Amino acid sequence: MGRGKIEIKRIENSSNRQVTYSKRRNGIIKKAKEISVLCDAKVSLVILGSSGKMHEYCSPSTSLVDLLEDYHKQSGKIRLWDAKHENLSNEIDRIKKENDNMQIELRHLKGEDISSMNDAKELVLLEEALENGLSSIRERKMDFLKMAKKNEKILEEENKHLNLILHQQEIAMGTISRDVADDYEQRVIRDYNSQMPFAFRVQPIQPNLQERM
Amino acid sequence: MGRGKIEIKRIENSSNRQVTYSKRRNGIIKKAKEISVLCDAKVSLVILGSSGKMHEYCSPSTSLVDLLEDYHKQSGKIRLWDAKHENLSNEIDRIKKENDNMQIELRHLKGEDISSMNDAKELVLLEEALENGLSSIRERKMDFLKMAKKNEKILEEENKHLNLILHQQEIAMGTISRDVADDYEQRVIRDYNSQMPFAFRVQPIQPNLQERM
DNA sequence: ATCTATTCATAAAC
DNA sequence: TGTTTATGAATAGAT
Repeated sequence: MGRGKIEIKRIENSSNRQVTYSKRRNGIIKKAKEISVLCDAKVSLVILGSSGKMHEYCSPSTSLVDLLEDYHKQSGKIRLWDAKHENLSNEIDRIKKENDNMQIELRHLKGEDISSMNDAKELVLLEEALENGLSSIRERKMDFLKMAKKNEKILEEENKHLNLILHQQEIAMGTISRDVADDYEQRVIRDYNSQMPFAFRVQPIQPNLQERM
Repeated sequence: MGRGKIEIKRIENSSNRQVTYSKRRNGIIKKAKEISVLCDAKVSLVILGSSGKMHEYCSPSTSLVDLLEDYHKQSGKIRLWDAKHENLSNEIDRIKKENDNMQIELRHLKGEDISSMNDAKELVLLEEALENGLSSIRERKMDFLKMAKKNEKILEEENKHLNLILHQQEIAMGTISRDVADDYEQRVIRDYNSQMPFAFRVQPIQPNLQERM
């Protein structure tokens, strides 16, 4: 119907396709309305064009969902979205199991619920894991300590150096405002610190760091 | 279109309505197929006639559910049947988060991914946890060892006792079949073992149990 | 968008 | 339901 017959196959010309889509979409929706009025039918029509835009028609006083509920009741098919439901439930079960296992492993590693362990081999494995962990941690702590010491040393030297410069300046310039000099010193230290991650800096807030290590 | 023009309003004559329904239904489905082919559109069409029979068309390589998922995403409407869905999704998210946290804790306890730990306090806490775990495990191992030793001792004495009885019987009865006596001894030991959990029994299959503890 | 020559869908009748 | 047929609708291509 039109100036010429057309084959029912994808229209390659993109703008033609778009025009035809628009025209036919309106046509179908009109038809859908008509059949729903003429024949008392419930119709759900969803059209998603290649451009991605969505159009729908749903016969009045009917929600799409209700319609589909009916549909599923009638068709006796497995409810389509129950499949998704099922998938989600399965995933939950899977993850929960994973969770439980980890929970147990964690508790064991922390030495809890151990009285239920009746296999000597497992106990040994657990011990090994803990020893490994402990040695890793201690290694890391040593690194930390070294870093902190190094950091401290550098800062001390920097301080010494700054003090030296300060004194020289004070001597050279006589009575310059002490505040300005202080400010300069603070800025230098701040710049220095900003090159290191927080935890590696000297932390006067944690005076017990050294004694605990 | 047809022998005469018709008004678009409910067809009162029931059989006429039925006929028209059938014809137009086919027409719409044909149109739906055509637009999906011609214009690369995804179409979902569900028609529910007043008689209650359901017909559907869905463009190929598209599941109705997916299409409707898209539809709801686009329309921004509340997905009615997704209330349940939503709950499940939320639970999954929650559990996954829990999972991830445990994963991290586990890896840390095992001394993995430690280089990312930049807080001395945490390191110390970790170390303490590991030490606690280790001491618990070792305690448990000691219990084990004691149990095993005790078990062994009891068995040895039982054996001695049995051997004694055997000898006495052999002497008393003269030439009874040695096999029968052996069989009796085995049964007694088996009965004894069945009163203890597996791991507490003497395990000749694990000859290295003692040396590793 | 609008127009128009065509093809298509379909109402009525069987 | 399926077929036929006269007719109104839908629409392809052009503007």
